[in-house]
Amino acid sequence: MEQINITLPDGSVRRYPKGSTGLDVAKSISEGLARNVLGAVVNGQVWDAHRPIEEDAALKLLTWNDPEGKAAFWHSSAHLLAEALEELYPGVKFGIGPNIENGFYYDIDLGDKTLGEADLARIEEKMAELAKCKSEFTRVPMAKADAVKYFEEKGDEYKLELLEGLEDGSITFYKQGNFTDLCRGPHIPNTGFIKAVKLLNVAGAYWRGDEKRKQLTRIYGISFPKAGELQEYLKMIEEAKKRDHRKLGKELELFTFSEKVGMGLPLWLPKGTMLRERLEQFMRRAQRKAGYEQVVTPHIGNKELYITSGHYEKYGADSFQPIRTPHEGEEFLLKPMNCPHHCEIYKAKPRSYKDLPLRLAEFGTVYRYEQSGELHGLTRVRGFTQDDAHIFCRPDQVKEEFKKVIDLVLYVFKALGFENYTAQVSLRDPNNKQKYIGGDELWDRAERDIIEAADERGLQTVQVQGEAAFYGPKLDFMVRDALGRSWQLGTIQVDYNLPERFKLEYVGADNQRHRPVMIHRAPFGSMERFVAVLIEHCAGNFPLWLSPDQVSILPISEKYADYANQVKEQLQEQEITASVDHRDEKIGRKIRDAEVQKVPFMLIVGEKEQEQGVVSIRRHGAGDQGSVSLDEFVDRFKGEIKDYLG
RNA sequence: GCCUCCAUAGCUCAGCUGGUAGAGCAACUGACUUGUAAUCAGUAGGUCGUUGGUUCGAUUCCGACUGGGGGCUCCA
Repeated sequence: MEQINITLPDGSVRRYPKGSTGLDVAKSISEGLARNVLGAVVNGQVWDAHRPIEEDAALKLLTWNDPEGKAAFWHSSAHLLAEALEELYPGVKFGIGPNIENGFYYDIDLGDKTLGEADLARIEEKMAELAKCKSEFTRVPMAKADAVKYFEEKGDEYKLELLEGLEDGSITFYKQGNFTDLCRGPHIPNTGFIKAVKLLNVAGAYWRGDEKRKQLTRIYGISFPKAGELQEYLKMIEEAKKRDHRKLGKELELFTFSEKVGMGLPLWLPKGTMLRERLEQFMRRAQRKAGYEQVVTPHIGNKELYITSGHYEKYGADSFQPIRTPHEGEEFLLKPMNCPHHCEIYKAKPRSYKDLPLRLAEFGTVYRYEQSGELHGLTRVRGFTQDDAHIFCRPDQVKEEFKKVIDLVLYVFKALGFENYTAQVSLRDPNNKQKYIGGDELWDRAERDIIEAADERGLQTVQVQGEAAFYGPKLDFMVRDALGRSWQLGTIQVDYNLPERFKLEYVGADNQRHRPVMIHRAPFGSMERFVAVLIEHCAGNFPLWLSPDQVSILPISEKYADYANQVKEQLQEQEITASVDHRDEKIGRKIRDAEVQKVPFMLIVGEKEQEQGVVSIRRHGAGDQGSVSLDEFVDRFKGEIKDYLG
């Protein structure tokens, strides 16, 4: 029989009969490996482990530990879900059913039928039952005409629409048990690998992501090759939920919402406000050092301002509507952006090239209409405060300024311990240039400046085309929340549009008028979203310099209340936020409550402390730290925060 | 905005198949005067999100609305 050479990842070459599969190779290595093989990479392409290899090839076997292995596993789980659905709901039509980052989903059309929790449980059971059949996933190449015929007979218009976009000759079906699906593959060898399935939720999803088209039912699920792994996963989700900023925000009394005030309009409670002010203080200090000047502008602006900026045309209809004055009939908009106001500040007097860069910063509160279904805790709201600034500079200064902003963003992230962020360079879509304002030359230069600036700062970036704002390219910093959802925090954007629209000018060394470039930047993004992500990041255990409550003074009994009050006053003089727990409770109880409230320092004062004029320090999460004089405590405290607040 | 699920005391939740509601914590009062993660006892607190309907009777069943969760679409 004809033999082929298979090269394994370690470089070794083995000979196998022509038509051997990845699975055959695995078996020849070890039975254990064969039991765990989910797919194979053949000459760089991901294949089914059980697809015959007809010629010499480089082969890598995929298991659960490989991302491609997981992908195939979850994709196959989606097919298993579809098989179960077809048995339980004959006539169901299928959209798409891909694997996703954590699990898989399938979009289906059930006609008028809706699915509830009980249905999901039933479907899960059916999937488990079908998995036990160990049905093999069989790959069947199909002529387009036959494929069309198949789905016409089945009456599945969604699959027919998908087929329209496919070329004859490249179409394959996959079958397992009684279920056949249009699919590129690859798949795991058989359904028996899927030992644990959990259907997580149902959701509506527009067909092809188009709001105007029919909404299908999407079933999300996750599956594992071992039952224990599913349990672990579910436990992890539970743990993550404990960090949810909406839960912690309530427990730690940071913020709240009120129906009366309105959805998406956060109310900052005293403790949340304290946290937010400390963040602002930190940012103000960093910006002062970086040459920014602070400004303040009103919450509303004349409609004309936004007509000039172009925001009215682009967002006016889908935004909060203008406020009209009763007599003059003037129209004002809640400001959705601070930049138009800052442009007017720029224009307040003639600017020389020597004045640039001009860096105007403002903690500016803006209001944007967001669709009701989009609102989410503090991460997506209708009124929020940006740590905004606009840098007006000469074109030759863009790159340097950009680098300085990157430094600022990285400094902020480092100070707050954000290590797992991604930096995304958002470029314009080269095939759709008319969507953007500004000439090729400006864009090319700006995009090059951003990429080089990021490179020179050693930033790992991903470049995404078509993600730029219409007025310029940008660099966005994204961070994940407790549940793995990705949010954009910091952003740096180059803008050629507004200087043009507002006719901003400076006089150059040549005594000619020139147009400056604007850089919009917000290291936090918005205070609201940043606080949300920060809460989840540190699970509510804020670093000392940010913590709303810094010190809780706990008298052993009411006999030491006076001494406790003295301590509090002395700390307050040092601008340390302290409170005394005067409740008639035992010390154990006071400690517990302070621990639960995540107060960084507890100072316990009783007879011994009063006599010796000291305090007993207990650190949150770290227990008893011994007694020291109040002066020494203040020194230690200040030493710990001095790098952040000034 | 769309799909779907949910809505009981300040908070976390119980209340089987319809007969106008309960627990723990918090709050308040009193006793205890306390040494490193919950002292004990008592009191008060809810037209069961709002609003229609079915019913002799609705917290419970159905509809609408409001708000929230999950997702889709959107995000200057």
